Amino acid sequence: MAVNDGLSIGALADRTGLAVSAIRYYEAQGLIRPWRNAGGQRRFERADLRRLSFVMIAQQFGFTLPQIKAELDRLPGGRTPNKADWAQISAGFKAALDQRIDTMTKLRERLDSCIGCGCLSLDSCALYNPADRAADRGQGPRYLMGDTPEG
Amino acid sequence: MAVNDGLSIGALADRTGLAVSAIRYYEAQGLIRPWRNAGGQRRFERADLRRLSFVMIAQQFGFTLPQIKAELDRLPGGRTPNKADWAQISAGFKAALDQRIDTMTKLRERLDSCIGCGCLSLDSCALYNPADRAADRGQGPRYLMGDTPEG
DNA sequence: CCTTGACCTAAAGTGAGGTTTAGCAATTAC
DNA sequence: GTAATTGCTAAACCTCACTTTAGGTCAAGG
Repeated sequence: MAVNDGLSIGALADRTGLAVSAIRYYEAQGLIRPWRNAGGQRRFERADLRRLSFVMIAQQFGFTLPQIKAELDRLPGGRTPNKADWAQISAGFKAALDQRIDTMTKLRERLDSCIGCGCLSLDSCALYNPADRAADRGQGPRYLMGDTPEG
Repeated sequence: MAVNDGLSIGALADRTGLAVSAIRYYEAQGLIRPWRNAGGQRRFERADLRRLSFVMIAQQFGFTLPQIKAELDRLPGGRTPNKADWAQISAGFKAALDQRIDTMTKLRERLDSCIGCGCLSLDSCALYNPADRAADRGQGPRYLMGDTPEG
């Protein structure tokens, strides 16, 4: 019934599970660009459902919103993104995820070798290896992946 | 030269690589309890080097400061923690880390099965599996933290 | 027509994990 | 003994990813 057609922000929220406020926030961050109907309300394309899906998944992978925006900005401008576009971006995830798993796995190996000694020594403990610390600190999310180790 | 002996906050910062402000912040959060010298300056035990080491490592594992404090609070009160104390705490890390690696690995498996289709569909994409989303807590949006989409 | 519910904006609040600033005191180096 | 460094506190500020609030507008139903 919407005269100008397109999805309202509430419809988008219902279908993605996102809060309306979050969607507006994403717009402010440039992740989506709805147009406005005659009354000034936001109207979204169906492709925005997929863009928001992308955002949600990318967040699970530990990407920040600016990083996600950078990926989205590489989508074709003039047309609705197609399967091939999304597949290419998805493939980019895999490298990032592989790297993260690798980092965690190495961390675990060092932990394994440390449990025996209980040292946690600044001088000698393998857990302090600075090279790998740099990989995870920096700007990235610290809570990298799922948290809640017991709480 | 320190009359009352013990490490100054600057010395601790130098030896851990932490900022002085961070160390004071950790004290405010109850992670360390320096005493004060005659002039009111903080003085730290050598064991605090290890406590801070613990904090830094635990952060790499994705623990929050309150969680880290909870672990530290289980250290013996009256005496300087020994190797066995630290080894026990280190062992606790392993479970958390194993779980995190497992979560990421499952995420990657689903991604692998998705790259071929490029769908990212809300209805059918395996990446949306809510069961595992719930397992993922972080600073992220709340719907990942227990809010069921379409609940 | 009128009410209800969805929508609008701007600004402030939240919480984690800090850093920066301002103004002053204590220590250390020469 | 004086200057430079280091330390002190309280409070403000920062980023990230949002939510909440306040005050008003738009759209749909009876």
